[in-house]
Amino acid sequence: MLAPTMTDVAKRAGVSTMTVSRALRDGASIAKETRDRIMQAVEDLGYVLDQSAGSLSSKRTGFVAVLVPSINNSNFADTARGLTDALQGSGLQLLLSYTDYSVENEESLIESMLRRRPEGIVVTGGRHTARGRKLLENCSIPVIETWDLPTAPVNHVVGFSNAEASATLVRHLHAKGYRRIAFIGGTTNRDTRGADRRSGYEAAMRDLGLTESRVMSFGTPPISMKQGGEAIVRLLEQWPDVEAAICVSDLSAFGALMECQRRGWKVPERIALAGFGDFEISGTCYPAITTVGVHCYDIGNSAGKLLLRAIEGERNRQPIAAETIITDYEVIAREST
Amino acid sequence: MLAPTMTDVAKRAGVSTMTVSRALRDGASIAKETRDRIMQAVEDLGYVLDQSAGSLSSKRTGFVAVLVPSINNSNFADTARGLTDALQGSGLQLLLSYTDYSVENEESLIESMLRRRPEGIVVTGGRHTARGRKLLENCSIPVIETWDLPTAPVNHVVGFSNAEASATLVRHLHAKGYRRIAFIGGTTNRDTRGADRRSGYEAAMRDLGLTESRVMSFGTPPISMKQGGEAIVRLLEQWPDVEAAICVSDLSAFGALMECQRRGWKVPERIALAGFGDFEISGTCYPAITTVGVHCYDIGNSAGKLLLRAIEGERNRQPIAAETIITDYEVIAREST
DNA sequence: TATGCACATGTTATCGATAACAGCGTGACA
DNA sequence: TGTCACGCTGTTATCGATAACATGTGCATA
Repeated sequence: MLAPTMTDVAKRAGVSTMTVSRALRDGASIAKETRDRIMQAVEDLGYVLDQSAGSLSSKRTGFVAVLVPSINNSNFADTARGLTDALQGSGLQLLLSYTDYSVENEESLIESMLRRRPEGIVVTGGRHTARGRKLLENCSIPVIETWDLPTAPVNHVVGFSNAEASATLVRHLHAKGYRRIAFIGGTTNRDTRGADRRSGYEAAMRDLGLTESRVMSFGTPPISMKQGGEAIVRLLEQWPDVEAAICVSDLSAFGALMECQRRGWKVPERIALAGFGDFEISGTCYPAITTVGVHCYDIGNSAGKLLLRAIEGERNRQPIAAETIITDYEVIAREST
Repeated sequence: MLAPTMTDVAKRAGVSTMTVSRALRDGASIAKETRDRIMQAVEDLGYVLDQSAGSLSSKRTGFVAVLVPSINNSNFADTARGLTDALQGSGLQLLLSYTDYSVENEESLIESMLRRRPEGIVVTGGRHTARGRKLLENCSIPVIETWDLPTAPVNHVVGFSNAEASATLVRHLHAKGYRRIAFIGGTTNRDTRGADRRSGYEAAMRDLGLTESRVMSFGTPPISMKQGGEAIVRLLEQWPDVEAAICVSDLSAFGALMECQRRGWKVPERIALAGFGDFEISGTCYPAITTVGVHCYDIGNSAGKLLLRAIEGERNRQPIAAETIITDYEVIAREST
């Protein structure tokens, strides 16, 4: 017994499929009586609309593709949530996947997403493979790059400068009197935002005349809590005089903090710690961790709203111009510094 | 300029669309020379296959629908990852969404997922609205309920008994000498797994002859770290003689732990704390939190593998019988108890 | 009474691919 | 030399819906 089609519903209700189609979408002019009869038939048959078929003829799939580096323990889950909320009620559905911080994965995901003919696509960051970028440029749907400020955006952008945010944190620590400030991050540049934060740290240190930068690279990005703990130990072995450490994310900062507690190193007296991202954990833990709040949810939410306008523009054949929305961030000073 | 179609590619390569279609999927018999020519045309035009169209005629969408309560800070992100990994290379794509712990949301999500004609669907838990359940029963694709052991499963199951796992934790604490054991959870039964853990706690307490159960309900599920902190304070106000507290999840246990540290209450001396779920945080924090490891990733991974078999069965018109895979869990004793 | 418009519904063509079958050339084998 | 099988490619029908246009009815207005 095959799943019922619109034709089955139409027969049962004694109307044409077109009328059924109209009844199942709102806004169409249809007699209440007819609609009720159709709805009854739908109910009786347990009919569920086939959108693949619908979108083929209407050329509207109702999909929005979203690529994030990771959905586990990360700010990106918040961004995804912000996006979902923004798209709520628009009839658009998220096609969400994660790249594991790899642009090669991203490339193949972009392609498999585009096969579904989404009406818009949101990616994380401005770095892509050559082919990935080409796919984005040629796909003729609105593209939003998030979480970064690419120098040559494909189309729209919703993000902030990770380097500048990181530099701001350095200046904050400097203002508080810290001088020997270190940076803890992953070993590679896979996580481009992590790399940007490191370079922002280095630039700010130079600008402040603090010539000796101390970068502890440890673990494959995204570095975990545990790796943060191991990194802080190595850091203090290598540079025992360090006064403060900035971690590439709150998770590693938290791992470092816990390791310090375990070893009886007082934070911030022995060493001050700061993170990045304002995860829930850094406000809850004791001592609470100084961090940079980057409004992950808002990045997603703004991207979602922008996408809605952009898609609306495409549908009306009045495409909107490329926009760059720079989102806010701020240092949140807490007990760990 | 519209996106190129297969016809465009076919013309450029001087073949029929059918040949192009064959070239773009593997396994079909096609001359290498022809395939190369087609691939060149694909490259030149920047053609991307339209899968919506393809799945309409092949009746294979390549979608797998997945519904989880939440993807933020939760075990479910790990389950989703396990699923993705299991489906890697199968050509199946995840259609992931979250219900926010609401069966009403779940119902409407099930419907919007089914509109995309997925080849399988994975849901969390065994509780659904009447209509949600009906949709699952009638959709004629493999269904997997996860994270629970429903008494009347719709179809396949991959999960464990949250009540039994919770009871095991109670017995573990009892064996360690704790008697006045409390439970901290959310205020409602929205989170059915949370509710199961509570009832498992209550049953185990009764069985052990510990008649006075102390349940602190606080906050809307899923309760946050912060709420865990507030709950522990209330708990000790109401029952100052409590020796140990089981929290509905590691996140609330962590919040409780940090609040205790902030107030100078020693853990486990003043009060022992245990969580549920074995989040990364509970192994990292200091003192590390005793918890129940529930192998979230494996739940997803097993579900994915089962789904592959089930979908294969459907495609070959040899549906497999309903299976129930019971996943493992174990108490992980750490410093907090 | 004629005109016209709004509303409700039906008809036809089409979206872009794939299934199923057909055709054709080539080589192996009896 | 005839037959058959196989490898490769084309033709036709179709998947299940929706767009665009056509039709028919009723009612208001001149």
